[in-house]
Amino acid sequence: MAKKEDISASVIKRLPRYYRFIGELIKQGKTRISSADLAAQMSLTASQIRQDLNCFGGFGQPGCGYSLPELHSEIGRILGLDGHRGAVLIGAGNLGRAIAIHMDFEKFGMELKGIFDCDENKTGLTVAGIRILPMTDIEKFIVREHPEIAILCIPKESAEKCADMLVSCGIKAFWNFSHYDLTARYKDIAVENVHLGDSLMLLSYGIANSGK
Amino acid sequence: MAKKEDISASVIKRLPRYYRFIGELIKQGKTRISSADLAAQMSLTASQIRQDLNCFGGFGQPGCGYSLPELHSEIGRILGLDGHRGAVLIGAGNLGRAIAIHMDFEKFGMELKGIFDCDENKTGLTVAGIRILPMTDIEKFIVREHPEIAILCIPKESAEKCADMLVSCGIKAFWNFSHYDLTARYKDIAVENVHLGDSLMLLSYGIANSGK
DNA sequence: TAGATTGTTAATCGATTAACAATC
DNA sequence: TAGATTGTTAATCGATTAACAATC
Repeated sequence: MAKKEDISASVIKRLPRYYRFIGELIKQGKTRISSADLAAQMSLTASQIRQDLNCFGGFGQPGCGYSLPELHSEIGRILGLDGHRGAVLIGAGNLGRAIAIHMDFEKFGMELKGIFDCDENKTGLTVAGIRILPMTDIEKFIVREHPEIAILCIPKESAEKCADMLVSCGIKAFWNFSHYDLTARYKDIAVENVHLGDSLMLLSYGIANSGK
Repeated sequence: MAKKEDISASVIKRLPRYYRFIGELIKQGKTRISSADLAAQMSLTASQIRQDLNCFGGFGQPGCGYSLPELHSEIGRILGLDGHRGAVLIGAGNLGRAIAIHMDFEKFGMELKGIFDCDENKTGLTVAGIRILPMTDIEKFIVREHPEIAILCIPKESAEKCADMLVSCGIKAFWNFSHYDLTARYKDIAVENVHLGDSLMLLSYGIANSGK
């Protein structure tokens, strides 16, 4: 089960979808699947699936396919979902509160430990069972709880300054919902920019070009 | 300014990001930019930018770069943002309400026309200036207002049935936040699946493999 | 064993980068 | 004109698909 040194970005980006589909099949009580069956369900080619899965060590069995639980836990491990990482949410507006309530962080090996907002009217309120704290408390909080992840649900204008401060406190990763493009601003800091607007533009394109 | 017949999916997926960056530069008062400058700002190569922009007709000027307003409106046009499309939101839970309030639909040539929820305790409440209606009213509403887009913020379990019903009413596009994978379920229906969990898994991978 | 399906190599395809003549 | 920068072709690179021997 020797892993390849580095898996290409195209493969990595497909892993979450594999993980979801395989999890679903397990829920349905399935225990094994062939690359051909999985390909049909996911609208991929069997060849691609075999190539992808082989990037992290062959554990299919010629003649009888892949073990779903084995695949699931292995992909989860590669994605780092077996860890235990603390997260803080910055910005308790509509989007921030929705994220706090809606996401099942535990499923991803994470725990939302604190919610912060600079609006004093919000501090003290409780969201997802967590009391909103004032931004002035954040440095102290990070030093004490050392969360690795900051979820940015703040306006573009304050994102840059806020992110710099968080990095200096020791934050290692950003899940960035602000419209400020953090890509490649820091070294050794993981960033996922979520641009819901981009997704909506692609939908718009899809409508404008449907039937072509 | 002759457009190529079909622009490749890789190029299309970059358009929203171009659109955002160019919009930002215009806000800063810039009117022209060279492919080299834009490449530096967006962490791309100048060559790729020239290739991409040429897919929809060359309007750069050798010697003095591209006109930003021209680029912006042209990319917007290609993405279909110059249209006027109606949208309905299905599911007024935390996520649905956050989307309704947070997204500036007008910026994308869209208008949120109705919000629906099957929970009777919610009907009558107002979100983003729109009264929540009961799901039983939706068919009537779609026939009257003919929105093209349905935003699905409902649980996985009800997504399949709900989507089928909406398609039969005439909905042409789904912005799908449910965890049900709508990809390739319908013909001639545009779908954008938003899986926030996938993004969080990629962040997790990024942390687990930072410094590699 | 025979059938099924993998792991893996080779072939194809497409996307990105480099180079440079054309042109403002 | 000379300098800058495009549009576009050619070269490279990487990703996907096809094929098939290995193997359960």
